[in-house]
Amino acid sequence: MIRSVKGTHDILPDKTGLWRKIETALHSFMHKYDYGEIRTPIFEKTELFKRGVGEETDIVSKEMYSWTDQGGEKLTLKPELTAPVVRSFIQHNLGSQSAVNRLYYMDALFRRERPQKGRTRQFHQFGAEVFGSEHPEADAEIIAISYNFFKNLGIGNLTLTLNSIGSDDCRNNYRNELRKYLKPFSSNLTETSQNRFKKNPLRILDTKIEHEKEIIKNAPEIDNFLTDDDKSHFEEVKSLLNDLSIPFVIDSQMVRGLDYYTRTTYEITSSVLGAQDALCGGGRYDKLVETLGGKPTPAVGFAAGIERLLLALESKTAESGDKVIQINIIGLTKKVRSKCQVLAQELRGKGFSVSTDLLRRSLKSLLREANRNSARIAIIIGDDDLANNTVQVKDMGTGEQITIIKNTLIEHLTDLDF
RNA sequence: GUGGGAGUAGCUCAGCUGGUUAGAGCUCCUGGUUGUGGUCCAGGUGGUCGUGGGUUCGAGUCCCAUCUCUCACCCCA
Repeated sequence: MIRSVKGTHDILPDKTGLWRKIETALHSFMHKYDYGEIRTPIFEKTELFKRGVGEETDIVSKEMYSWTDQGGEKLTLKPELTAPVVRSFIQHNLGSQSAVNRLYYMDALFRRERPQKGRTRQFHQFGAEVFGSEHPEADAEIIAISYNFFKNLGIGNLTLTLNSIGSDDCRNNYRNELRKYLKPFSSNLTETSQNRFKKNPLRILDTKIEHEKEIIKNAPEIDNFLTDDDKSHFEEVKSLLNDLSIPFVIDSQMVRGLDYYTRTTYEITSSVLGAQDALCGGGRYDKLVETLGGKPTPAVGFAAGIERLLLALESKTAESGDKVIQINIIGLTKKVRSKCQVLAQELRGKGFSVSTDLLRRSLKSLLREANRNSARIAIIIGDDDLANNTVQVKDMGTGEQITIIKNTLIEHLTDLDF
């Protein structure tokens, strides 16, 4: 048997309804914030992610699905969405068409990680990006969008964790100070931390190893290195969030795994999720457009995992929102089979949801099925009906059955007001 | 990439220390008198016991390998 690839999943009809419900909610939610949808190709040049996300990140260094095509071009299935959106933003010169660009998306991503709860190799994210504003209002808008979306869906136990990692200058100074502090402990650090020490010491702050956490405790904190501008920016973001009644906690050691962030970074977690508890992550990336070859453009955005959202939703009672079949048409004899199909098509044309039999089964079986489908109405057609130009309309709730002249059927069904 | 747990019917699982034709419940299908569902009753479909080796007279059961699922590390959404 050929199975789906490890870490990928089929979404069957009993679940697709829930997916569509979330998709619909997202579209209408984002339009309220005046965001436009953007869709980028499922694969990009590998170079984009190396430059955009950072060559030293785990995502780029060991998780990408990359290959060389027949023309020798190095390509990669999207492992994240900000870099492609930025690429598109630059390519189409969106920045010169309007001062601010608000974009949102929903897409499939691919990372070759070991699957576990809340983590698959093909997964889906939605997110939003604002280009063109360096002001705290943009940060607050992005954070508010993600927080309010989860809140509106009724997801409980939300925690918004906030930090500012400062602008470039600030981070360079901090990086040096951090190295100075860590140097004496160097021999006590794990191998990965020693590598990070050289390439990106900030990531060591994120360690999960107990004895390293001890070392980190007394490490210099980034807040002390923020420039005055960084500080006032961060203060304004916090004050805006307070005004918007969005609760948050500050974690000055939260470091995000992608290299492009500057200033504001944040994460929204929910305790119902298990170890992979991040519903959403994001922040400001004022240098990325420039890094990828565009004009310097400040930007801020977030991305959220749909599978995780679904997990969080499942711990509540989630309903698919799909409509059930409302009418089952049952033909009793060979003579009326084609009539059933014709009638079904006619009723669907009038907006009804109709199911017919494909197995030439018995009346008993078909009523059983109508019952199982929660059909409101069964329409039964026999030879007599064919002769008299009538149909039998059975109400599956009450069991009552009446004979209706076929010409008046639609009127009758409409009056029932499903 | 590392570690723990698990793989028997579509689903949830049983199968004791290796011993005949591998079981249950649910689902699904068909019937319970000529054309009427939900409950009930009866019957039926469906399994190369994840896969490949090995030990043995004999393996779902023991050993090895491998794959997959799952949880955690890691990483992140």
